[in-house]
Amino acid sequence: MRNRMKVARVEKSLTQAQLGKKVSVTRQTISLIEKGEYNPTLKLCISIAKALDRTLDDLFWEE
Amino acid sequence: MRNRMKVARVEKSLTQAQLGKKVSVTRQTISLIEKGEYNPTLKLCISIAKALDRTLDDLFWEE
DNA sequence: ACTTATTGTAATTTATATATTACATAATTG
DNA sequence: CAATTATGTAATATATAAATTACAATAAGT
Repeated sequence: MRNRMKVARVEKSLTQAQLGKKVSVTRQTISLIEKGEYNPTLKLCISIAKALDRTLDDLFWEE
Repeated sequence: MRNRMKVARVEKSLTQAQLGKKVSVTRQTISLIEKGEYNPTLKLCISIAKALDRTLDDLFWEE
């Protein structure tokens, strides 16, 4: 989960703060989700996926 | 989200209580997620998807 | 119709996701 | 190098996910 979200964000040339603003959370929240230290809610995951033009599976599904 | 999770659960012939037990939450939590009245965490969504042999996108992604 | 299993749902409590404030340390860029 | 910009992270506070208890209602079986 961690790396793919970060890669997708960087591919869109967004900083953590910019992505946070797009999905209405703080940059700290984005940082911790990327590092795998937060367990985000489904709604937030969906918002992030849409903001990065990816699906849930693209960013958060493994195996 | 709501209908697809319910359909997948019924296809596996599981009651809400049985699915809840598999993923370590109460049947009420399953019920409310199916009805779209809960905003579950990513980890729970992943557990549910695995328990139902589906992916996140199968159950929770729209559009 | 009666009984039991399954689901809906409300009220309250508990656990945890997220915000806030703050400071530190990379990383960029001039 | 100096100065921003971006990121990591800790402590505390707040919002909300999920548990618990309880009761109602519907479905399904006998």
